Amino acid sequence: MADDVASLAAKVDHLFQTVRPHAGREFSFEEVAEALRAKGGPTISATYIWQLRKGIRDNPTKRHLEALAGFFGVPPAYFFDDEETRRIDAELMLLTALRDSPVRQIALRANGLSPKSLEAIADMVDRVRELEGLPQPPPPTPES
Amino acid sequence: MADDVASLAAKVDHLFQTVRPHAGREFSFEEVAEALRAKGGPTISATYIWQLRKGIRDNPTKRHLEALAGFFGVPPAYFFDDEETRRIDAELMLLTALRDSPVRQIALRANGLSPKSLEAIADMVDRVRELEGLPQPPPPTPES
DNA sequence: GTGCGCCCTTCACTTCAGTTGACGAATCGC
DNA sequence: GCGATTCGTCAACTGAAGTGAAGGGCGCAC
Repeated sequence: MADDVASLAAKVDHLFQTVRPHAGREFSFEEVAEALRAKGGPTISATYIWQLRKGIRDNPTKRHLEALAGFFGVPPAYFFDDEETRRIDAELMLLTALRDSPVRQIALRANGLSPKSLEAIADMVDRVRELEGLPQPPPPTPES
Repeated sequence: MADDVASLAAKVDHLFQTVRPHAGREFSFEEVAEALRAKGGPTISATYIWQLRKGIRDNPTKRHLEALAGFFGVPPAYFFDDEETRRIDAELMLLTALRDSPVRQIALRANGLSPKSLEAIADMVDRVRELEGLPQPPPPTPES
């Protein structure tokens, strides 16, 4: 229970590292605060988000946990239940990708296609990726 | 978000009504506080527990939620379980379904592409879908 | 090189979560 | 009946949660 402190910070940190606006850089603290403000619900100051990530403050309130979880698109249980955390971590990359709605569209509609077609589409995506100068490997296993 | 207040109080109240020491009377606030003290972890004053049940205070901190959940033998997520959480859980279901699918690869690699490219790919997927005689509209919201 | 802008960091301050202590209403033993 | 105990309720206080504003580093444009 003592490492619970470090644990929360680690989880927030992990979310920042994994859930990114576009491929590339992570969200800034200000951006997250801004997004929450825009969303209309409870807001969190950029400073406080930073403190949570660094582990300087652990023990946020229910509402703040909800807001943070909401932003990153994970259930609040992510911050409590380690079982749940592991399960979601495994899917985070995909989850993040799907938050980009066009990608979501593609995934939903690709579902049910024949393996052959899927392979062809995957190839095409890779080709485009190359053209746009994006790095090839979105790694299958991102874990430490 | 306003009924969020009532919601937490209702949940705590429900726990008191349901989880009882023996058949018969419910736990007193003091008893709960005492049990938590004995348990060694973070403690909660009897008064505060009362306030939470009455809805006078909503918005407890992470540690207190954990302690309370621990006492009543429910996961901390119990206190959060609202519409939003269920929605996200539903998404996670979808992800789990996609786990080993090639669709997963496509989604991951499509992430970060320019809107233009994404649109092109989406079009292509639709075309293939048509060719394979699949129905056009995969519903966006699987929920009730 | 210099100025501008973005971002992380720090700290003093404000606000609210959480506790303490007290009061009246039941319940029990004598 | 009447003190002692226990419970729910209330209000004033304390300390920690959470914020704002300013410092300081780093990259970019000019």
